[in-house]
Amino acid sequence: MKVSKEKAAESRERILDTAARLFRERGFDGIGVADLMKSAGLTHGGFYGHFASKDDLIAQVSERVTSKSSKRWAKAAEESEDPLTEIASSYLSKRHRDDPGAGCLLAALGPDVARQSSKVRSGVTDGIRSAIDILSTMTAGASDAEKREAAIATYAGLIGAVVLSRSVDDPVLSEEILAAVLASITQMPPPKRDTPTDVG
Amino acid sequence: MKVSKEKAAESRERILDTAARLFRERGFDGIGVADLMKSAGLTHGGFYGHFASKDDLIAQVSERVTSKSSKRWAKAAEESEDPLTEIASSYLSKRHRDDPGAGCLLAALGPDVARQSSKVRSGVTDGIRSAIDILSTMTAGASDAEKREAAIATYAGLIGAVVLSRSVDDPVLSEEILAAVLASITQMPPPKRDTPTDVG
DNA sequence: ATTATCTATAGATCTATAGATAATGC
DNA sequence: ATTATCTATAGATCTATAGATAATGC
Repeated sequence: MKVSKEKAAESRERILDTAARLFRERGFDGIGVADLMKSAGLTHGGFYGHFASKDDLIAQVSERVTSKSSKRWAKAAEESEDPLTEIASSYLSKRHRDDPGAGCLLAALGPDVARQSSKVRSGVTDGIRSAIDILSTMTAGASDAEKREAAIATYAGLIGAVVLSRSVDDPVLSEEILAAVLASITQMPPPKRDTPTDVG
Repeated sequence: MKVSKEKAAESRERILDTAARLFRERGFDGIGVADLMKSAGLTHGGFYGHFASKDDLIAQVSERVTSKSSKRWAKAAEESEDPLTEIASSYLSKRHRDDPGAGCLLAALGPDVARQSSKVRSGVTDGIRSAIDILSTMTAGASDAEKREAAIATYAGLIGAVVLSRSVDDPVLSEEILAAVLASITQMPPPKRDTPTDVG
């Protein structure tokens, strides 16, 4: 029951998208190859024509998800008036908290990533580097080094907030956590517009 | 091959301690009951005399680990001159990063906790509440509400920093993340608001 | 002829339980 | 007699592979 080259490529994309959602929802160990393929509308055995192993899939999914996140942030950096507030508001929204399957890989799978193969972690590291670089253009600081430091602290706060808000049982506390971290990020002093482009 | 009541209680403690370490190192799904019992020096079947199920063990371990963390922080709050710096320095140390088996449950298993039964999450929620309360006594702010807000942001930053530092492949970036968040916490100024609490 | 997908299965795991064993503690 | 621990196993899973099938694309 062969399909066209084009349809095969679509199958591969569908496997990646399905895995991206299910891994984030259930954890890398929470979904098996057979169930994953079933969710993608394919049969178990077909998987190994597209990917060398489950680890290979995990690596490709991780790279793809982090890369997509970086691109969205980069777009906000270019287009938004206040990109940091926009990014933080979106990241710390109930919508993001309640839909890990479509959200940040690190908030959904951070500690699991740390336990994966170096192939997986290397791709994620690139994504983290990009995220820090993008955030560095939005954070306040007297120097590039201070801006970068603030960007890292902001990034860590975002991830920790969503991890915490998803762990707690109490919806009131959960929302308080999101709101508190959003406030702490948006109340950071705005960039000093007196000394941005120092022309010699 | 029965042992004394006392020895049985010791076995139970050993199972809990072993599980606390192995769960944090490998994830809740990363260690099975049989291997866990072997690590504790017991046989597979004996497990179910001590715990109703693996989920029961996960709940008890989670409660125990978060409770111990809170007590350590509470002790620092009472005894240390600068408890926030002490806690943050310890939490953001390479030692903590490199030994998840002995560290913070949320940094090691946060997203996994969010996927566990409500029994597990309820115990963890108590621990998170305690941690926030303790940190609130150390953070700066014009009011209790502001102190609490800063405490939550600090807590999120700690967790996010360790998750990030464990995920990245590059030791230089990993240490930069820990150092940046430590700096942001210890240098954190009291939040300055345009609209101070208006007293009537 | 090639190959994307299918069915079927091997070989490891996993949680949980049943029943045997042997030392404690009445 | 009670019970903490043991051995052995049931019944589900899991990843990965082998070989069959059937549509594509030369």
